[in-house]
Amino acid sequence: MGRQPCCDKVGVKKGPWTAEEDQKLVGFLLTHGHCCWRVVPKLAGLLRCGKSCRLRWTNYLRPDLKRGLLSDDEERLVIDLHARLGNRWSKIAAQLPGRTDNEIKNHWNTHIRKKLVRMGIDPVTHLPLQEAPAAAAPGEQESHLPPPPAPQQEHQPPSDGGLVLQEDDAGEEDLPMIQAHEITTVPPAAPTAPAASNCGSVSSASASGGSASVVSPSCSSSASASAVSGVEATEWPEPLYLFGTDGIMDAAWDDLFPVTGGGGGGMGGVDPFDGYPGGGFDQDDDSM
DNA sequence: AAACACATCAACCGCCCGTGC
DNA sequence: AGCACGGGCGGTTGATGTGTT
Repeated sequence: MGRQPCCDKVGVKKGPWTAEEDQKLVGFLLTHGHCCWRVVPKLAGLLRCGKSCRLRWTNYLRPDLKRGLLSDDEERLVIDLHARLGNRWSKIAAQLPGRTDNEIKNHWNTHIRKKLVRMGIDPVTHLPLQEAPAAAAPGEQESHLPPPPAPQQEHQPPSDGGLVLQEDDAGEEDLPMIQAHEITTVPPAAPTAPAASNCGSVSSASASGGSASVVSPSCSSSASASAVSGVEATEWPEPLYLFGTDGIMDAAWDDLFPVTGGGGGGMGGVDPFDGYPGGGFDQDDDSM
């Protein structure tokens, strides 16, 4: 359709974000919030698409994000939710405080999916592979949407803040989901709690996902008393300010981004500044 | 020690949905 | 009621790091 692109792509920078760009973006959002993403890059002095800014913020710069690999609990929760919701990553992410849809999607594609396949479980239908009718061609198999999850769209999470993952939730009866303990190698003692435990309720981003995986404000930063989206500039939790500071960076960063010893490739699980996409975030910004 | 292959993550693209005019 | 715009979502690709040969 003849829609205009989200931004005029002339002169728009693409590719990995630099620390400088991050700082500009964060600085701007701190001061002004984001009225509309389209103008954010202009006002912030960035040669980026507004969409790109939103993505960067949502997936990386948001102060309430957890970093590192998903815990067993989180992984289990993802599998469970995926069985119900299908590839509604934003919905799934809404149940995992501090996680983004992108992150979960990646984790699914790289870890969980393989794990399920190895176990003989179809990652799409969550059925045993041998029983899946069209299991012949893996590629095709995954191209068609799984029948089960689709109608569960309006399947709202419990409003009491707790996650009810057990079979008391409607919809499971026809979903021969694999058991959580079959997936994860380390069966937890108390499988009831949703992953990121210390985060109380998930102020799930309304039914439509809202501003991408809204998470409990109580996560990571105790000071983040307000939800991130639409928050007043002055109400940003302090970790955000780290972007402009040098000294306190290390200590607070540990708190903010508990590193879980990245399991290999990419930059995952590393200190975001050490493995900084822009080629290393030298806090002594003399290199810029 | 070097090269190759594999794994992982960040970012981009296009489409859809909701809202405002 | 219809149109346009902005935001959000899901899928896909590219870049980078790690492990193996």
